[in-house]
Amino acid sequence: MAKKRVRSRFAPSPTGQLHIGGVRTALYAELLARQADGDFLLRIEDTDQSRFVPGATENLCRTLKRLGIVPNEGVWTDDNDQIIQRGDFGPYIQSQRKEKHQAYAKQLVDMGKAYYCFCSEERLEQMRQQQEITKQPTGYDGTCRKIDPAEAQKRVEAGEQYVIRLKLPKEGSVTVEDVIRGKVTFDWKLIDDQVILKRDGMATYHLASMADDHDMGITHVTRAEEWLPSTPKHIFIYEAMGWELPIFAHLPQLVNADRSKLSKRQGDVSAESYLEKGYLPEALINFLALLGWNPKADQEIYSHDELVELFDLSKINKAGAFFNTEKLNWFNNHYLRQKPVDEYFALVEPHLPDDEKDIDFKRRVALLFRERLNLPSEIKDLSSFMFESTLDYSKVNLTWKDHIKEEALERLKAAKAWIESMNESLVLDVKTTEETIKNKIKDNGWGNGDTLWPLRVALSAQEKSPSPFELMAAYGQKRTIKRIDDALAYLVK
RNA sequence: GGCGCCUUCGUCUAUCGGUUAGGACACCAGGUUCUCAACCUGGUAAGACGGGUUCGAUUCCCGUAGGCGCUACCA
Repeated sequence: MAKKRVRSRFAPSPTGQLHIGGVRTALYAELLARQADGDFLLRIEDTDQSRFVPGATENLCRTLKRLGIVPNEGVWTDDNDQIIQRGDFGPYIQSQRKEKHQAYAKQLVDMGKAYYCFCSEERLEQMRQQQEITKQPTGYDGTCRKIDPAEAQKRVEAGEQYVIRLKLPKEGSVTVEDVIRGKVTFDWKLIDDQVILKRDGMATYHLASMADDHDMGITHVTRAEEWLPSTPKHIFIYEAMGWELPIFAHLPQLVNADRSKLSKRQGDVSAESYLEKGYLPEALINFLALLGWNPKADQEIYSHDELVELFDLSKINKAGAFFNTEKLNWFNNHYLRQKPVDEYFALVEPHLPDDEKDIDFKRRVALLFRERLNLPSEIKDLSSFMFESTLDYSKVNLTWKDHIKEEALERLKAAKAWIESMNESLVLDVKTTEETIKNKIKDNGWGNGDTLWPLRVALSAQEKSPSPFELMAAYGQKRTIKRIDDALAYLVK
């Protein structure tokens, strides 16, 4: 038999911003398809209209685009941010498949695999409360399961309101075959007759998702672990319809520090907000890919293409993984440093003062702090002193350790003269500046510490900062001399 | 409550019966150094617990504990 073309999908609900866990789910599905040279599609699961958030789909696509997770089929947005649908298996928006779902539900009823249920929501609610009070297992009591199909049909035709429920076996067991977890067995008698078609005519997830996966030729169903307990119902639908079962892979969850399901309450979970904060797509992808899966163990940095090449569904971990920002920071720092200078500067520039018009100076400052940044925005606090017209020396010591003020004065005056004797292009070169200054210090028989410390503090007014040579090279001659003059003036005051 | 899943350094993970249990982040120390960062070197740190199976278990099986998930006309 010819090998089936791999088709995977990411099928989020348009209920808000894209969850960071959703990004990983999407990524794994995409890696799977791209590796096999198959198809990766985006389907929107909007069967719960009460939770629908306008604009959520567009937002979702925008975020996936920024992350570089691009489906080749299904829902997407065009250059004008308008929703489009591509492919031969559409529509790819579930609410638009309502009639198909209804037809499947009826078919299931006709085959005796599902039945009409006329129970009111109020009655069901009461029943559930009663079950809870008496500590009985909650679940549908099967009232309508017993109704004669012909009679049920009449009631439906008479216009009575109904839902359709699965008519699940009451004995025996099912075994779910999962690539990540192996065989998992469930007792049928513990599984409730699930509603598959709601009163409003819309299918629930259980029917909609299975029907669409089948209709769209999905070969690999990758989804979050919380779906594992309902997989028996899904298998039941597949088998009742005579469909070929897909490969199931229930992904481990992303968790909070306390191991609960990653939630808004305990931190940021929106992918977009991470992007807004300045986390780079490549850092996010790299980090997320390694949360629950590891191709080699002795390598941390992977490009998207490498991930495609190495991805292996069966090597995914079973346990939940904590979304640890510390390591994300490290990845971001790595990718920030690796960026071409122009791209790096474009990222950092918005965080530098607008009123500074010397772009070349700004670039030099940006580069100066590059290896210190986890996020582009951090440049602001780190470099703000460099853009101030005058510095406040009152909080720092311009003299080296326990040395005297006169010494600092002497060294600064000398340094000023040295720098004045150089030309601008020489100052701008860190290596030349360092060599020149160090040689002069040596010529005078002075120490590096007692000279360089006052110099550096004169230039920064900071306890900690880049070296005086780096600062001078970033400032240029004019700004450097201005700073030394200011420090000199402060010292003689 | 019922059912299911999970359990290796603080965190992310490697190990597919025999390893000094490896790597990365974080942390600590040293080196470099005018300070800081970076960088280099080194270090602290783990198989939840109890039984089996086996010549030998982190690895296989059972149990316990803990964590998490599901238990909707939400996904």
